[in-house]
Amino acid sequence: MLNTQTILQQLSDQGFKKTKVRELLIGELLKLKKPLDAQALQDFLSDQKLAVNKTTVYRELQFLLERGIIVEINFGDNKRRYEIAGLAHHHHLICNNCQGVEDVFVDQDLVKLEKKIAKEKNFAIHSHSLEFFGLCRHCL
Amino acid sequence: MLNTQTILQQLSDQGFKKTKVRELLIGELLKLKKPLDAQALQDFLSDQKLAVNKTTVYRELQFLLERGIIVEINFGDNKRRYEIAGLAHHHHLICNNCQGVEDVFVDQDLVKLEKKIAKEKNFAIHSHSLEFFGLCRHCL
DNA sequence: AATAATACGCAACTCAATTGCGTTTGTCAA
DNA sequence: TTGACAAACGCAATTGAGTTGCGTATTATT
Repeated sequence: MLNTQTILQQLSDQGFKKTKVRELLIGELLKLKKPLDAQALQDFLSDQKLAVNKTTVYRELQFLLERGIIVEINFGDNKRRYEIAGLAHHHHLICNNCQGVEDVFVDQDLVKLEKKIAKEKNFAIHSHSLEFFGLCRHCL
Repeated sequence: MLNTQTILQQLSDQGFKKTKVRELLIGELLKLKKPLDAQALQDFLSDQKLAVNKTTVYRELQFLLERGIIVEINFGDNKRRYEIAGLAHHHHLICNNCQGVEDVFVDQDLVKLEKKIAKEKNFAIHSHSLEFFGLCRHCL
């Protein structure tokens, strides 16, 4: 289930602690439902009067990533971003001007394409990255 | 035209010098036709008995990029790679095991998809990134 | 309250990439 | 051929994202 307390409880059942950092990070990622980088998340914690070391942020992200609670998204600017997992599979429209992010759902087209490629090239596709860059309606 | 001397001449006509570094880098990128990172290119120059500082490699790549002679490709590992520009538009199959790269041509499917999205979302798409990750036929 | 595992802070470090600045080299024109 | 000047280069220092080691603190359990 996609809510902070449920996720925290699942982690707790596995022997991990319920910490304020964990709770706030999961909450923010659940709320914004968009890819955020380590810096943005550290800033968010600061705003919540919970200033933590960047190492803590990186470690927490690594922790959540390894447990499949978040996924890594790459915009091609050499900066890792993280998004809550479990959202419907989608891709992003990234505005080159305002850096805004919109989701886009590419129905079965991609799945069909992947299968075609896998067969043709004899390559087992495990994942793909697909992001679109341009100008959003406001920046046009 | 896609050959080293033509490109060098075009640059020369614009007032830039014909240097050995420039010539070798363009030649290698033209020959291999696959994305290479700065380290790989510096190593290549070394092999050609032309040991240069990494700054020179980075500056040359920046230079070629700004003039549209090469394009930047991102595999999501926070490392910039460069490929000669002017190749037919294609994407990459990246093997998670041997790091090998295969090209894949995704006919008009993507173009159609882009137009559909652009219209629906009122978003001007300038470019996209699409790479596939998995296991190649040898590593399967 | 004691214990143990998890979580955290801090400093140092890695790795890709960039910057400042002084020097060298390619090019062109006298 | 030789100046002269911009382009190109080397080197050291720096930036920025991310990681590591290690000692300390916190959470949960008994």
